Amino acid sequence: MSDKPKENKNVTNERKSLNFIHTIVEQDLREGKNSSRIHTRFPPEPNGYLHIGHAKAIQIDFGTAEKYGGKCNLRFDDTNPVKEEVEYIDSIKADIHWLGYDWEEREFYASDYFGRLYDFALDLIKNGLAYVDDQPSEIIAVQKGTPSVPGTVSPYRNRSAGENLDLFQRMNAGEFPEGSRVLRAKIDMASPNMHMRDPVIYRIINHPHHRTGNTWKVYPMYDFAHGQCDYFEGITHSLCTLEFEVHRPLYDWFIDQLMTDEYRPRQIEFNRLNLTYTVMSKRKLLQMVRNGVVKGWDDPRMPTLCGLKRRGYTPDSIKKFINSIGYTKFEALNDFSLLEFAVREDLNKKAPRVMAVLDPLKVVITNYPEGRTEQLETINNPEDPSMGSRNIPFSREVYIERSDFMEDPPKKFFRLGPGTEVRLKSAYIIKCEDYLKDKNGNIIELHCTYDENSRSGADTSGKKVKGTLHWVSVLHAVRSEIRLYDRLFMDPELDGHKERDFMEFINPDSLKVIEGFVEPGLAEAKPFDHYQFQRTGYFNLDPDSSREKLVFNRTVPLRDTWSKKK
RNA sequence: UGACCCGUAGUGUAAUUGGCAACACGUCUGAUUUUGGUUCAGAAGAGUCCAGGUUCGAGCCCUGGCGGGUCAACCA
Repeated sequence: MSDKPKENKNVTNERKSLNFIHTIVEQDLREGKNSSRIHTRFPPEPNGYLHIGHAKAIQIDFGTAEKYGGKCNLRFDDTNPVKEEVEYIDSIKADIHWLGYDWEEREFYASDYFGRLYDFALDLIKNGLAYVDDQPSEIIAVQKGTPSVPGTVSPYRNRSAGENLDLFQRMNAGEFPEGSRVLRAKIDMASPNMHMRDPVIYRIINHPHHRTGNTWKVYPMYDFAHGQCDYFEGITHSLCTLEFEVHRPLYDWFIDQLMTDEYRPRQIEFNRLNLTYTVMSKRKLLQMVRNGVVKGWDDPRMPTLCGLKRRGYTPDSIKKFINSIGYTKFEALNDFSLLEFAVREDLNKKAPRVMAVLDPLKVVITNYPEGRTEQLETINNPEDPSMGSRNIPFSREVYIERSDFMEDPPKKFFRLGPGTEVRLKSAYIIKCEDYLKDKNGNIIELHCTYDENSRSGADTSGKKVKGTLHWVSVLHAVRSEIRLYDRLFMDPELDGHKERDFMEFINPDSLKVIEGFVEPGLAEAKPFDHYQFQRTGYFNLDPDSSREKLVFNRTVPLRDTWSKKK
């Protein structure tokens, strides 16, 4: 026993580097801001499906709350009834749950606060901080100026509070047509920040809202809703992406008008997720769905969460990937291989190994008794002994991968060639004695002999072979559809081509459908079950599968150092 | 031409109060292996956008450039 001072665990923890957001959060915690509460929110607009970029936001929102013992609200940002629909709400909730996060009873909507927002607008008017503008949007746009030229003042800017109040209330009563009038905050038409040049905060929309029906004729703009909702909910840290950076002064301006005590929410912006060979904007994803480039939002080639799920990505792999790329203020372009690394790493631990032959070549083991079938034991996952083992049937004829035989193999080819020996995984060592070709010179069948003393686990042959092949018994094989996916686009940096449409870069071979053979046990697979098809890649069962036909998706191929050498 | 943000190996992130530029992916070796997977060992690759300044000492601070991004929806 030594009484030498041991390292303090907390100090060790502090040594870990934090991302800049958590650095700020910890600073705020130390300073006792907002009574040392941490409360975040994830604010999706219900107008589309969530993609992996949203997962990055979800992870910092829910993850920060989790890490610091706070809460995270789910708040649908539904301020525009024309663009938003109920149907998206359920899919968004399902995707967040799939990732493993929960908002408990705190499911909110910006529309929950329409009344308070309206009252706040009334207050601004009374305080001379908002006015009704009768000009059409084109004129208002012109008066806004440009980033380098200050704006000019609206002729309606100095209406009396009484007149503004009257007009705004009548706007909401439906007395005026859409587009005829807006409510603007009275801030500074000469501000270098365009968002401060008397931003529009309310517009007239004659469209039923999915939650409030026809109660309202005026709807708040994003800038007039978001920060205020944060305030109403007691949010402490409002995390969003970089493009909202210029909105922050406006966010703060409204909070300034709202504050009654020490509490105030703070907006912090981080970089959005960009991936090579991938488009992320809702608009472009929608275009691909509409044009039939993909089969739907959950097409396994899509970067949507439902697409990634169907492709075979796990929530853990996505979280791991997001953690590895971090949160900064630098607009980065992340290499797709990082995402692939993350799934492989996760699935390597979780996915049972199975036999599946994608491009079959028949092998007849000429000295194996006809009509005989053996059950051979094989391990389910060498990375995890607790996953146990199972039996697979072996017989006189098996399929192997066509690429595992070469008539004239190069020197370091460890597979089958005329006269060479190889082990069939979990079975016997076989030797290629002969091969048959069709008229066109294609190899159609191999004749091999096996060494009956070489059975796996009971090998007394003393032979050593370099190669081990996967196989499946012809008699017992289950024919399956296998969908091989490749990247959707052929260019790594799609946004780098300003003058060209992203659709020009679509990869015509992003989906290849083949028929292969899998071991019989796979008939029991359930949709979304993950497997490693030994030596070829990670696959999962697609929900298109039926009792009659199994359909597998290739999540990602195994790392392959051999093919690279060639 | 305006305001704001950002510039660290090929990619993405680190680097205590200024103190030998580190990690992951990728790439390349080699070992092990009944998956050419996994695992293990190792290598190459930046001198931190540029130029000044402060300092004993700067990736960190200051000034000026250069480069990239964002902002001119009654979208979010």
